[in-house]
Amino acid sequence: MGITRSDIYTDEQNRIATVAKAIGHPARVAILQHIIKTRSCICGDLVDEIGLAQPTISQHLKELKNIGIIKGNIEGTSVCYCIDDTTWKEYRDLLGLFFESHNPSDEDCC
Amino acid sequence: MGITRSDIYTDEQNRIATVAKAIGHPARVAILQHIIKTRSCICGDLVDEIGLAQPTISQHLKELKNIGIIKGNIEGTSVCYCIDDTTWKEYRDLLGLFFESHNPSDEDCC
DNA sequence: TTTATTTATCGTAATATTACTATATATTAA
DNA sequence: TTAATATATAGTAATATTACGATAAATAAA
Repeated sequence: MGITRSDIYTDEQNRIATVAKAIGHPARVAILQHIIKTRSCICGDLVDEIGLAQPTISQHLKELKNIGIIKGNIEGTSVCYCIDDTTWKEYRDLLGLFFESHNPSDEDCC
Repeated sequence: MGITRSDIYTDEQNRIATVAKAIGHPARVAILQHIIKTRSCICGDLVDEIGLAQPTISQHLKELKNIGIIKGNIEGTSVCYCIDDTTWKEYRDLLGLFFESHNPSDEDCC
């Protein structure tokens, strides 16, 4: 019925899915890559760089903030966004371990 | 307007987002983990294991097949699903490089 | 052939997402 | 104070996703 039944999954499964889902939009990938490239940036930079409307960028920034992978500090009239290094490491390892849990060098089955 | 404007992003951004989006649901994470654990399984096993209706599992399997991360071989009346090792490696590296593109040991900015 | 088994597809309702315009909010500059 | 600048929020339309029941399709067993 359109609602994800997160109660029937393990915490790990929900966490992996939540992180992957947040990265699962090209605008958010582009935002993260631009922040990484420039070390930090403000919302307006991303609007110019990516070409979406300002409220749309703001909405994507909010989703990235919700999972804690970026943080924003108010600097005068603008907001400086950057990667939250602790969370970044946590998610890098979470997805890294997920992908390492299968060894692709094993023989194929079917 | 609800439609993702994939034309304004790089191929890499779209590919990262597509893979992440496919993994971005706990049922699909659970499916992948169960296939990994049992080396291969059939749709019915996943229905029992996860507890979603059979058409729902079938729908999630289809999405995973669409990005090529799993493959299914018909065996009599059932279908044997397993990981596609070549695609698995490709996506592992794609997301791995994405996460490695930021070095979290650098000094925080804001 | 008939029946059972297994999976896929169709149709659909509930919900979520994406993008926009308009506007509110908050700080800085004049 | 007023105007300018930057971001967030509200509201909304279009689209996508998720889950289900019903049913089709395809093979195996009786």
